[in-house]
Amino acid sequence: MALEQDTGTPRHQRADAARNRQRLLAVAADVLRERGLEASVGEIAERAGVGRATLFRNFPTKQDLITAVVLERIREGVAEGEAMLETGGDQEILFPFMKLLVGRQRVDRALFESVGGEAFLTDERMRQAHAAIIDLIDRLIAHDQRLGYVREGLGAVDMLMLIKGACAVATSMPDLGPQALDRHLSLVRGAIAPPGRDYPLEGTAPTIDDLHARPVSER
Amino acid sequence: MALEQDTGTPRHQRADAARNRQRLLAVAADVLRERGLEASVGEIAERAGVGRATLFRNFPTKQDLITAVVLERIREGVAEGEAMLETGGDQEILFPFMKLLVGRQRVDRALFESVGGEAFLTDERMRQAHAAIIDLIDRLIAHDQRLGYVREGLGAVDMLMLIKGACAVATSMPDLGPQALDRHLSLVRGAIAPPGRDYPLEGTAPTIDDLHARPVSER
DNA sequence: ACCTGAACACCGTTCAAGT
DNA sequence: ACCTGAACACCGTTCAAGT
Repeated sequence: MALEQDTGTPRHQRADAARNRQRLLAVAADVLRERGLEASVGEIAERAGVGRATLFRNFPTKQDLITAVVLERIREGVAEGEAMLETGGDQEILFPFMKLLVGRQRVDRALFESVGGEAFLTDERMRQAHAAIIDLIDRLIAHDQRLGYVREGLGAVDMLMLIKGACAVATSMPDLGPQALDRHLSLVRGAIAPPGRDYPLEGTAPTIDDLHARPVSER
Repeated sequence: MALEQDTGTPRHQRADAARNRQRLLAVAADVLRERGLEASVGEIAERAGVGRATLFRNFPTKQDLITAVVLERIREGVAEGEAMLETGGDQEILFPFMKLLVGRQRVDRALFESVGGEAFLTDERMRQAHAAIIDLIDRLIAHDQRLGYVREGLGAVDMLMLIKGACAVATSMPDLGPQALDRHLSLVRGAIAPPGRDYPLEGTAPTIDDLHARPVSER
């Protein structure tokens, strides 16, 4: 018996309607990942093979569609964090979890752009997802504090803010490669480390040329 | 004799044209600060008392107008950093400078939203502004390293990324008050501190309710 | 019960016509 | 030399008409 999540789907609907909704979600996930939030609903509807009005029948507003996609990603992230906590034993988990989230957001433009946007404050289901990830991070912090990886006094919202900041760095400076991101994260690690515990900086300091490396043709 | 900065203004132009350009820049700064990048050019033109086409005569594209405003803000920030370096003596400067920039961006939506956007990679004058702030931060780091406030190996671009991240936190979680921002910055401070130097966290950890505190009516 | 193309309001940008 | 309202292409959203 599969765990049925509430996806806002009405109880009884025609098979084609359900199929359309699934296609829309899948296509939207792809298009939003590639193009970010400014992807047009027209393109999504077209690639899903339905009329624009059908899209709006399923998701009353463009923001609702975005929210539905982002909610899936957050659930996946939380699930992965839970798995790390179950199987991780006495290994460090909080920082690797942060790395996982930030690395993923680096290749999913819409995911990051939406974090902290309007929907995060107003949409009820988004608030619940928020609460779930806060709850997970609380346990990750406690786990890593017990092992001496994380400083005392650090809260889950503190950590969420650090993650948010690193995501901004990851997506807004797209010229920086993965190594530059790893270096940045190794720097941020010092913020969550207990006093006296030093983590060396990874790699070398990026230069201004690293910021401007990508030729226009590759945009 | 005033220091005349190149603002892209043609040598000889009619008095009304120069006035229009100035009004547009001033109004755009206000509107962009309040509404962010999605402010409409129509509103800016209207509040400046000119036709929309006049706006586009002065700034061929909306992005050009945004860039002009942001360039002014960056120049101001660099000037303030220089002043801090001249008058600061042996006081810590790098972290207070970061605090200044992030605090300002908190109330200037467009300023932050544009950092790291397209223009930062393509616009030549933006690249120059970038180089100027990198050069300043280089000297701030050297100054603070000499006094033991900042860890070895930290580069100016490292620092710019930390600032960018904190700006994202500041603007994307608008419910958080200034104290929450100060706490976050006190946390980030651990990332730039030399090993062994501990800065206590300011305030208490924010809760999920702090994130969702603002009622819809106040948006 | 659901789908759709056409229509609407809005936006960034351009242009023909004015002075 | 500069200004402007009207026009254009595009977008999110709605609606009347279909099956």
